[in-house]
Amino acid sequence: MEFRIDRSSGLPAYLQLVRQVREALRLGWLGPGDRLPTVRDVVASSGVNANTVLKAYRELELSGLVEARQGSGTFVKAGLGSADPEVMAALRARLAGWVREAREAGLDTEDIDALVRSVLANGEGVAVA
Amino acid sequence: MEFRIDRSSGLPAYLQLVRQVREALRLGWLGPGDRLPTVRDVVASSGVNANTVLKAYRELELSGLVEARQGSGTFVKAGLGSADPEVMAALRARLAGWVREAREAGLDTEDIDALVRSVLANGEGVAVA
Amino acid sequence: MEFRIDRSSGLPAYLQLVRQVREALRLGWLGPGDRLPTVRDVVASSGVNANTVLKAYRELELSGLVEARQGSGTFVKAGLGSADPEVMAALRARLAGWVREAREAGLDTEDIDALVRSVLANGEGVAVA
Amino acid sequence: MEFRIDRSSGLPAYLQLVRQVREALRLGWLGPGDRLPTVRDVVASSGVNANTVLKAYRELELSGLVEARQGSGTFVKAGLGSADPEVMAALRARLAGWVREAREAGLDTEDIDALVRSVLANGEGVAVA
DNA sequence: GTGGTCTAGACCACG
DNA sequence: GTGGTCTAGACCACC
Repeated sequence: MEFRIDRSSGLPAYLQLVRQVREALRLGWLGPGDRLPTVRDVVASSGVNANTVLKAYRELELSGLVEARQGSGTFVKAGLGSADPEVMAALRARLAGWVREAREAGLDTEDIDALVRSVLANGEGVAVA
Repeated sequence: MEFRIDRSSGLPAYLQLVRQVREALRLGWLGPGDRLPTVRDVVASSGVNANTVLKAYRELELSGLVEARQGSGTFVKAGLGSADPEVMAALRARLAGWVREAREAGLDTEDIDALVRSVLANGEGVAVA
Repeated sequence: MEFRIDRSSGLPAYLQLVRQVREALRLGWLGPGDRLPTVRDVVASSGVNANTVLKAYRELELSGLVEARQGSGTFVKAGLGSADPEVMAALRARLAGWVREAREAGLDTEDIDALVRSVLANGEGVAVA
Repeated sequence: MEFRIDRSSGLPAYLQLVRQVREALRLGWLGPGDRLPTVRDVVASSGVNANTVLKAYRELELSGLVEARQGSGTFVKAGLGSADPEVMAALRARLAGWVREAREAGLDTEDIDALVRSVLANGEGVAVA
């Protein structure tokens, strides 16, 4: 697992890390027993400060998703995946098709993002946070 | 246009306002010449401080999207023009269908969000920001 | 770099700060990689409020000239590169000579300013802004 | 005399009007006895609100430069010109030559402006307000 | 100790 | 009544 920090997004770095771990769990890329990258690895690959990584891992531990084992690393305790991998793959493929069409219709990523958010916000015609 | 601020998202309130205006422009809900709600209206409807709204509006002005006219309001200057409304509507409908299926397969909103982000990030297997 | 705020000029303090940074870039006193004074330094040396400084620095950041790095300061990102320092020095010397003559002819600073502005406005006979 | 208002300069509109009248006096374009444009004319030609023009004229009257005569207009009372027109013309010509050179050396208007201001600020190496 | 966010409230410029 | 400026001060995120 590799982290990517977007300095200009306005979202605090430690929350971006937490979010990316949660997403990996959601998507089944990480599951119970897997080891997270060491703090040192994250520092090296993403450029954030070690304290920032520690804060993210601590937050994940507090929410019960991971477990730090002294001397051996941080491990995933619980999954967040809610669906069968095959179903996920099918949904993913169909979504990828939709994205391709949207792009062909001339929408750029920000357009697509806006559309997705507005649909998820439930057709109320108001985009959220 | 109505704003919604999510105090728990970690994203600064003024950035949420900026983002919502940009999304409205993307989706065609706002176009050149339209007037944004007055600062006072936003304060009344969303509960944020007036300066927070001013900061968001100023940021939009600096990026050339809107124009403040003293004494008369803040107006949209340029669109973030996406696509033909009909095409948008069709894409939206198909996306809504996909979301329905995903929900029926047991995915919750956070699952769907993670899936969308990972597809938009383009098959690289890393969710972003 | 030291800032000077003229409270009686009618120009908002934050715009004076922005302008002075831009001028320093124009004149080559600041270049890529240089660090701006910290917000606290500016507050101490110029007496303006910290938020006023932050607003100026943020405006510079939005226009792509500087970059704020949390915990370490605000740094110049791009130059507003003008000309070769030697050419600048020569032009400056000749201008200084002209100013001396103008003063000897009895013009005060406001006269000189008016004359410069009218010449820069390009023989149209109308001074601007 | 024609006024030009720059909405984006940050300087209040009424101060821009005051300044332009003062500059016209400095440069000898206006002299004692000349009539300023009527408020209505200024409104028509510059687009500002009538109250804004009135405020500017009132300010000029308070500083003793002009005089409002009920029913006939606003007239210049005192000059601000400090030098002989011929001397002014000579200085202006030499300055225009300098500006031409600066432009040929690749400086744009903002560069020139920065240089002029820094020289006027007296060689101290700090540009002012 | 760095920059950044937000609040509350006074006051100004403009229509 | 519109947007804009500035202040004072509390608190947060990050190094």
